[in-house]
Amino acid sequence: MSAIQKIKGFADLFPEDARSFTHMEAQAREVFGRFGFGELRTPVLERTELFAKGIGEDTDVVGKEMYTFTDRGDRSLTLRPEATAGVLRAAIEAGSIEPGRATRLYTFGPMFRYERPQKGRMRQFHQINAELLGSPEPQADVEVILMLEDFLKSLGIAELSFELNSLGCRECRPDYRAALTKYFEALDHEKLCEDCRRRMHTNPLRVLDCKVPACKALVADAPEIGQHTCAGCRDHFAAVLALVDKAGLKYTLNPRLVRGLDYYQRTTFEVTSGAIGSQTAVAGGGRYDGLVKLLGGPDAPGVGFACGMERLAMLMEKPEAPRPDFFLAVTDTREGTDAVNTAILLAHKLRQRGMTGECDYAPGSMKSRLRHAGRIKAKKCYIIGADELDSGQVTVKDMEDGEQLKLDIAAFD
RNA sequence: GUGAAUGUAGCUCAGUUGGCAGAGCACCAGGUUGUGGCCCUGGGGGCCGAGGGUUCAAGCCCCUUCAUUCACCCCA
Repeated sequence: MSAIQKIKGFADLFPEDARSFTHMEAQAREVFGRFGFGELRTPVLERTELFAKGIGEDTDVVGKEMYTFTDRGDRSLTLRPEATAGVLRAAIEAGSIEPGRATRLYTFGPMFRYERPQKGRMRQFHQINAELLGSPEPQADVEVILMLEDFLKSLGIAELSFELNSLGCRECRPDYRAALTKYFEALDHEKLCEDCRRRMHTNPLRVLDCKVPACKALVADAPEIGQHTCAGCRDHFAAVLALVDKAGLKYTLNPRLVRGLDYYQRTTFEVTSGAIGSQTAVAGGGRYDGLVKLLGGPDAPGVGFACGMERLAMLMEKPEAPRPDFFLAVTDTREGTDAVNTAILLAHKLRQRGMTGECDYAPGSMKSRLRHAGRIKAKKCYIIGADELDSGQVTVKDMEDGEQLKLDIAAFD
């Protein structure tokens, strides 16, 4: 009862689990590197206004899920709930965004949202994030989507589905919003859930995304964005789909796909899995033209995505623990000998030769030491017992075929 | 923020109507006086989440509290 426990929604990752994360990071570096993306690391703490402006005041993330506090200098700070705003802030601050020229960045690390934890949802969770800034072309959208697909493939995850949609732009989305609100007002909106009755005015796009069955039913005949988008958005999305088709990516069009962050424009996409509890999204992203400017940068467009690492970890096969090259067993149980010292120094020599392995700090029986070597799957067991110590030798037993030989310890110097 | 379930050994979990605290795995030792994996035997380990109540007697019943998990919601 006295021991301090970790706080709710935060997790400790011991090697067995941490290996999955390390592997994902390595694959991300590999795959994203092939696409010319460079790694960016930004702080976990930012000024609150960055997220309020960037993500949108009306979103759930900003409205009720942020870890916000006032620091000793009376500044309002927030633990980042997502990565894009911070990446853009950094890129703008460094002056590295030029409209018309692609800037390719990826980042990964912990994000924080104050929600009730459940399967696939932690208060501290980790995302892998990629942003392509400066390019308005539909090819940029496609490259980002293909890069995401390649990355997920590299993790060996099957049974994922890609969903695509276009949300329109600043020009045409207001038309669609108006049409939606009109549609909801015209029908019996008493049947909508409480949230949706509010949302139909404040943010009618979100009603499309509601999971309440009654709402789903009412939404079924709602006007679709495709009928209201401007020519520019239509052409853009058509070009995206055509190229994605040519690339051979399998996807479904989901006209109801609405993302929870306000900054998305035009192309949006989500990758989902049915195998991670009631959460389904393992990755999501889209185009966010206008966001860079909104955050005080040049008028440059952007596309990007985020993957939830905990969710990917649930779908991935766990990487095996690496097998040690050796276990160095001390079986000389006589009092006052130099066996352990000799063993530690020998182990050190082996490691300097590039081998991995552990060494006993206390002598034990041959049986228990060998059993331990077997348990940790050491390739070889080096044994220093009374005989070896007296003759200046070490016994090396191959744990695979059981063969063993004696070597002079001095030969390792 | 709302709802439900669960807290017993390091881990996964049994525990009957209230009647001596259990198993498997892991760890240690022995069976084999210096040789692992399989098998057998033994051993160490527990404030039964915490606090209060009922009772001759509580892991079990009642109340409170804390924690965890799942779901709603939201999203990666």
